[in-house]
Amino acid sequence: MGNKNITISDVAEALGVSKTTVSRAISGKGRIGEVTKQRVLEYIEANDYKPNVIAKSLAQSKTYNICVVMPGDYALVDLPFFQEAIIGIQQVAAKMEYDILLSICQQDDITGLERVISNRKVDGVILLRTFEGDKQIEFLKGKSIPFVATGSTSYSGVKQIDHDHESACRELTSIVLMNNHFKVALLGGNERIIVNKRRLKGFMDAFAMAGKSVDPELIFLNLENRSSINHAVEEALEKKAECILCMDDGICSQALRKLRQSHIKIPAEVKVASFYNSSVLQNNVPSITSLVFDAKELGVVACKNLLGQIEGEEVPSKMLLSYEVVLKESTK
Amino acid sequence: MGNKNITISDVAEALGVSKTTVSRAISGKGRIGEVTKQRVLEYIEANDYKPNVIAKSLAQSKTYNICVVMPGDYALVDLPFFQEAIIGIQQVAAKMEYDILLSICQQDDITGLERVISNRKVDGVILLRTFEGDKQIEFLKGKSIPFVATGSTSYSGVKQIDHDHESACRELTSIVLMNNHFKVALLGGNERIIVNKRRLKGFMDAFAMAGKSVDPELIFLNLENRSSINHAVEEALEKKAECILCMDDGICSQALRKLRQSHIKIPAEVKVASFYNSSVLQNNVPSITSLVFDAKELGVVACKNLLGQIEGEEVPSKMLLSYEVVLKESTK
DNA sequence: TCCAGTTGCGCAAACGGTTGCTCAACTAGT
DNA sequence: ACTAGTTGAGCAACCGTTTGCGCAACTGGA
Repeated sequence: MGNKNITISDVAEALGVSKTTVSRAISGKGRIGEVTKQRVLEYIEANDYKPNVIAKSLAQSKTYNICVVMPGDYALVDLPFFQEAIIGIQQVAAKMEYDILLSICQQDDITGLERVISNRKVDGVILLRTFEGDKQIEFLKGKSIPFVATGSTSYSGVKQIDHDHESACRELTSIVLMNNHFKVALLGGNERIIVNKRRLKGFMDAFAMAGKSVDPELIFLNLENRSSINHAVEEALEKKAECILCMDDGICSQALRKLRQSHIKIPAEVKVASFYNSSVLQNNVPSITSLVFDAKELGVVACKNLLGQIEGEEVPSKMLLSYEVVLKESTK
Repeated sequence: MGNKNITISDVAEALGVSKTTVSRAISGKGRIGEVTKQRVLEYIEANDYKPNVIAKSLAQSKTYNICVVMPGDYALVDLPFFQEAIIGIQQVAAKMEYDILLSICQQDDITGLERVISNRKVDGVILLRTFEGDKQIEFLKGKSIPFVATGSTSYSGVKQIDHDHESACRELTSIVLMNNHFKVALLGGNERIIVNKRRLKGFMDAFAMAGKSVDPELIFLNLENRSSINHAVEEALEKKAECILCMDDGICSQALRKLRQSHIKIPAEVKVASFYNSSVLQNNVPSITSLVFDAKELGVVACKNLLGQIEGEEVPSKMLLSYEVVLKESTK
């Protein structure tokens, strides 16, 4: 292998021009004659010259890296969603010659973010999950670095991309209500996660629109472990809930397990619906009615927005992506 | 916010010393007096000076980044495993002040890897899945960049970290055989993935050790989609298999679905066992006997090995991590 | 023919660190 | 007192780009 990497000076010397000229031929910026330009481009093509990105970074204060912050305390079942999102991000980034620096952070932990930023290793940040009073957002607002937040809609002056969880949950709930099932149990997760708040809002609104009142005793929030979910299911059954609405697939998976252990038939005795058709539920019998979000699209849109910001373009500061309600056996 | 970032020259000037001295105080390399060193360290602490990593990279040809190559064509169910592994990698990396550049690549696709490497954006690479005749490995062998491969044991001269899939599968199979179930169906995935080959080997060896011969008609390989899995399950039942051994959780999940649809009772009519207790199977009723691998440990060990290589230490070129067989209801 | 405007290109100074070499001052051994 | 070895520190080159500015050559209108 050609050990030493060929530099811009080598190219310049070989062609009898200056480094400036070579640089300009490549970037297309600055004044340069067309013929010289072509001569340079041909040479670097033929001799496989690759500019040293590090040197470029130093000169331009630009890294061509973006940071993706992934929650480290996720329920494992959320993973496919984030992963899909990252794939979307990656595809857009790659096209623009950007790379992804992955930072795995606990809720409100900014040490990882801080290192990456103060080391100037990235040009921008994408947050994949955000909380009420999110420390990471507060931190980023203090720095002058572009970023976009997904999973959030409650901050002002922050670029936000998200699925319309509120409408989605409202629509799903409305469908249940239209079947004349008014005793609906809601099994929800961490209230500080903003998407969960939006979903709850949608749920409430659906009842309001139907002119029905929700039974507060059937609303179970902040379910974070197996036993709390089991307990919620028990109570829901006791109170004769006709339908169990799970606000995420991790909760649904455990709820299904509990129902199966209790020999409850779905959908005969109780209906079940969930969010996001993740792999956890995908092969369930009966198949589960759920909302379908395109996580990859979310990644694509978020990344385009961020790169737009980095390149100094005007970008929308808030975007809501659509969703789909897919009816399956569990609510028949 | 103090807009302009403070540089090494600023520090030097403020202290009335040279850049060299400041640099030496920080790195600890080179000759420097103890008192001066402390004076410098105190100053940079008090004034929150952070060296510019990009400049450092340029001077040292070292990026303090490592690339983690994640398969892009995974079955979604493998995800928790990779994710856990990445968390392990990240923890080790962070401690040594390294960051992770994520590259999502299709099987045998090296374009992403090539960009990252020829752009000199990373000091080393970790491959999370490897194939027979893996193009990514071939590519990396051609470059002089440290890397470690997980999920592989068939290359020579390549640093390899993996769980002992062969022994694991042998042990799991042996347990089944000890219960006098000799009609065991094997449902396996892509044969080009090396871990799958090792598992198959373990399966065969268990039969050999028990002095029994395997029924080749009960071995189903390269199952890549639902219908092929369903078909394999049907055939296995037809041939009166007493136990179905799934070589990965994605296959198992679909197999369970098929069994449930066919109203087959587990474990009464057929036993089931799988690999890795991923979230997909975690909440199944009945609970599924499976092998448990510590993915995070894999990440930790792989990353330590890579960083060792980068820092020029002598590191083991092959390590096999242990596993656990966890017996649950599905094989009772 | 003259002059202003344009075009093509190069010089050299950044960007912010690291490091080989030099050198004065100090230590210690004879 | 003389020399050899050690220690602390700085000079300046270097890593490989980008870019503001200057300059010569060329263009075309009056």
